[in-house]
Amino acid sequence: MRISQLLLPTEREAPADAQALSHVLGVRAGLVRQLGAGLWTWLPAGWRVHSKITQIIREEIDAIGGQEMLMPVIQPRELWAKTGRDGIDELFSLSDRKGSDLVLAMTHEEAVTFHVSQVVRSYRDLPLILYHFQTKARDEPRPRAGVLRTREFIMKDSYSFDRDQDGLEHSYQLHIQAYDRIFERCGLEWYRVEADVGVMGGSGAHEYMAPCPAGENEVALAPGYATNVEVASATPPPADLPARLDAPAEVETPGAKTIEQVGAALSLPPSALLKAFPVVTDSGRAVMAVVRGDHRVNEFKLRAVLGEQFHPASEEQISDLIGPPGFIGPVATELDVLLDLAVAEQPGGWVCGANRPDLHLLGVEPGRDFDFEAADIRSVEAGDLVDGQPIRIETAIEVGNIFKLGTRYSEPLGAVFLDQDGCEQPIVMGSYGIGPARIAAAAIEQNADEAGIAWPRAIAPWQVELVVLGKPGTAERDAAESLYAELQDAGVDVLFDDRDAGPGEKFTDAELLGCPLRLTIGKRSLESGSLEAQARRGQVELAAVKLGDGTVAAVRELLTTLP
RNA sequence: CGGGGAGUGGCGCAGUCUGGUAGCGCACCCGGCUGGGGGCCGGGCGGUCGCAGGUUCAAAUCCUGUCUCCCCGACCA
Repeated sequence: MRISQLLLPTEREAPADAQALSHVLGVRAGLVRQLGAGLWTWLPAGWRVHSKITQIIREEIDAIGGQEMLMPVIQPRELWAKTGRDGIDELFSLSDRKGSDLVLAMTHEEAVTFHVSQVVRSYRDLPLILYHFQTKARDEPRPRAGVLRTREFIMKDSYSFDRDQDGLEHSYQLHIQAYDRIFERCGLEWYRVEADVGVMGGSGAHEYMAPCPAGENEVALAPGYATNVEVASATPPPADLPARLDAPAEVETPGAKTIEQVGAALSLPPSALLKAFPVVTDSGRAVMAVVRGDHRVNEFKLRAVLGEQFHPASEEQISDLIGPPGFIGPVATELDVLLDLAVAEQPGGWVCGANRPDLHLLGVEPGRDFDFEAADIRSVEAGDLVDGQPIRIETAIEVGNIFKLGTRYSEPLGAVFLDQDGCEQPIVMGSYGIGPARIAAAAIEQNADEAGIAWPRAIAPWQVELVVLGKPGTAERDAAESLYAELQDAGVDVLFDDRDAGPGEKFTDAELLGCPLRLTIGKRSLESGSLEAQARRGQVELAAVKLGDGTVAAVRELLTTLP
């Protein structure tokens, strides 16, 4: 491809509103452009990256027996009513000219299960792995960070259909193999972490996380341990507690409403305090969640323990049900107390609100002074221990997920088969997603430098950018033209900067776009009968390659050494 | 949904407080010079100032409404 004929709108300056690096560089390098909030166009160079990623995914899903197909984005709302997902806020809804209710699919469990339910009759028809690359539409409340969270995006989603749980385990393991290979081939730094299964249940889930600053997720990591902080558990360093008392003692804490203020007023560390977090569930139950003062309530864990969705109690509810906000605690309250394990498992006297204005209690002991149910309801912190090893926490982009669905969709949609004994059984399903756009964004984030993007070779828009210096009609131009033709004939994936522009502009654009290998032909190199080869990153800095019969072979050889 | 910010040429911005011919840099077009890191000179094109009402002799500027976009939070099956 010649840059003179390519739509590659590079920008010297970043879009004013861009924050994330992948957003800034994606726009500056001419890969993507925004059409509206969360709506992004892939320009030719960006689409090449996207296509290379989808091809890698296709090869690896094919390799585990996946069968590619294609299902519509526009779907009958009725289908979604059957699985109870028609009430989701993110679901785009529309109707046609006849008034029929339609939705834009956010995923394709309903559609694929509908078809499988019609076609699969016998255990002999199973197992199956079906997949497609298709646009997903989600009315996100807040799209952000360029292509990282959009309202319309392409996803590879595959679905496994098995006779039983063992079959699902096998399909799940196959996907782990394929996914590990996909992210490795794409050149990402990645982790496979244990994930939350959500309110809809399911028997297991993992997420693939690519660490980078723009990520929306946090993962807890230790040697041999990788888990989404949403579900991570670890042992905290013990709290620094004062001497125990025979009974709780009131202490005046005027105006001290926060953990910090109370700790300062009493000269105690935050860990000696109890933090009360009253919540009201969707069914109307009020519960007081209690964690250590230096810990935070984990809403995913709490939701799992409560078994339903909840929201924090309002100030009015706290005043009505418990006491003055800022001075509440688990002693002598009407509410059920859910006590975090970190507190429940460490004997001693704690400090908590007295449920009266400007008063706290010292020496409060769970069990002696209040009844409780114990559960792990806190978020892990950096430095907590797993198997004796301290964990660290990194932000990351979720680039893929795998999920054991079970019969969540097969039952409402009647996807059943007859087993060997002639008994009707629900098909056991799994679903597996990957966002190619997020892989591209993560690759940018993980590999960029001050000059721009530095693509991993496997997903670069072009393997080689050939830069010619000097004005049209010169010997440099002739040499570059013939090398370009030779590289193309040899099947090398090459972008040719043949523009009538200065060297500064060409080099700067090349570094911004980030192809792994840059070849330069100019007067200087030509005089020595060679061209210059420069790696965008990695060990090969700058090398001279002789121009002649062996040039193409030498370039190919050089490419294989690049990351 | 809550909080904050922004809409002026393709991009980045000034002008708005204090109403009076719509500006700057880059990009773009033409000519010339230059040719190994966004170079130089000259000449040009391009904007209903997000939209709709209102006030006024006069509105980018003041008032009312509305739309859009961004950031933080909530949310994220």
